[in-house]
Amino acid sequence: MRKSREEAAQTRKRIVEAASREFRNRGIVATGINDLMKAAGLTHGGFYKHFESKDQLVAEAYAEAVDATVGAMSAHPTLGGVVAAYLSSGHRDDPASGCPLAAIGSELSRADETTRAAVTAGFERLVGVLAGKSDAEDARRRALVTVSTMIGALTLSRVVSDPELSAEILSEVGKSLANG
Amino acid sequence: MRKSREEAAQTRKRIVEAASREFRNRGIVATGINDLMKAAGLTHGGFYKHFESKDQLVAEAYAEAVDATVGAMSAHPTLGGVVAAYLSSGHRDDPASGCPLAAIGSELSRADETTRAAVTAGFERLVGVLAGKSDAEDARRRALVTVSTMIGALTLSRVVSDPELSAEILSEVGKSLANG
DNA sequence: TGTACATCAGTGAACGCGCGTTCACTGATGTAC
DNA sequence: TGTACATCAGTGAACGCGCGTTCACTGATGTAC
Repeated sequence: MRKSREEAAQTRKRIVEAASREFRNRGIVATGINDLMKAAGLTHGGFYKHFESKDQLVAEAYAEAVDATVGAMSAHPTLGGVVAAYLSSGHRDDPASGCPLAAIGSELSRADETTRAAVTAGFERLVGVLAGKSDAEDARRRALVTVSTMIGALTLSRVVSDPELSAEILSEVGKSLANG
Repeated sequence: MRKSREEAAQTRKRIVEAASREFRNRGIVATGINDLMKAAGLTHGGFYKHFESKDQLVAEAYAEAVDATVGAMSAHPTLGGVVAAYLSSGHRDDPASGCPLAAIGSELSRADETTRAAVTAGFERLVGVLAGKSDAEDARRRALVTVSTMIGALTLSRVVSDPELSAEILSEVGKSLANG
């Protein structure tokens, strides 16, 4: 049954990626080891050959998610482009591959110290990307506000059950950030 | 063992209040019936004499929390006062008695339909309070942005592990909302 | 107003279930000679 | 290069535990006469 080093590394990566998606989709506490090992095409028993604990995986899965988010943001040349993509219905309807701060924000505040350190670093990177796209003197402050507003608006657009209100939040906040 | 109608009503209220605090403190999924019945000074078995399910309690507990939040917001005469109170370190450090959208926002998007309807109604009330404190033509749009920004910033201030960064988020976003 | 009976709030044991984690086992891979 | 042995990725059963929910029971409260 033993796999080659290369295969094992790929397996580990597959688990982290599956976890990253599952946590954003269903929440951290609500996602079991069994769920995500199944999502990675394995049985649950092998989990501890790759990770010491669920907490360790949470930290790595968060880091994976934030890498993708930072990459997607950086790909847009303008700040307006970043905002439009972030506050899109596509992003809203696909939390599994979107920003982890919006998908599991309130759960992350109860995560262990290692994860919260990863969250802090990831947040700073998001702020850095946005500040880098601004010409303003107080670029960092503006970036802090923009990130807060985008994360809040996306979270709210997912939480309300009225589709029109959800669309209104995205479009009105998007317009406001584009003009501000 | 039977209690009077009045006592029973008080007990029910005590359970809702305890749940409201516990859910905001520890998260919905992570809080068990046993935990919150203990917090209300009871044993777990009696829970179903008052509620049909945990889901039903979640909806009621959310409504209780949003009532308190709307009340606290309304008490401030100016929009600046609301923002300052919302983005305070006191609010950040006491999620149990604070805004439920910031404390359990990402979990609420996975709640059942009844709860999400309560969330939607509560959100509209918050927006209404803020819009009512503005003189601007586009008061509703501004309120949508302000609510999104406040909820995002408070969530982020709780999620980062660096205390200085947390304080920076609150103060910089607070300043920006006061001037905008 | 007093008495007899029905109601039901609250208790604590028990239900099946899924959780995170451990473990004996398998057999292909990696290593030493 | 070939062979013998150690390693270890992955499986599936099992661990103790706490979950949401149910239930028989208790005894004070509420109701009917």
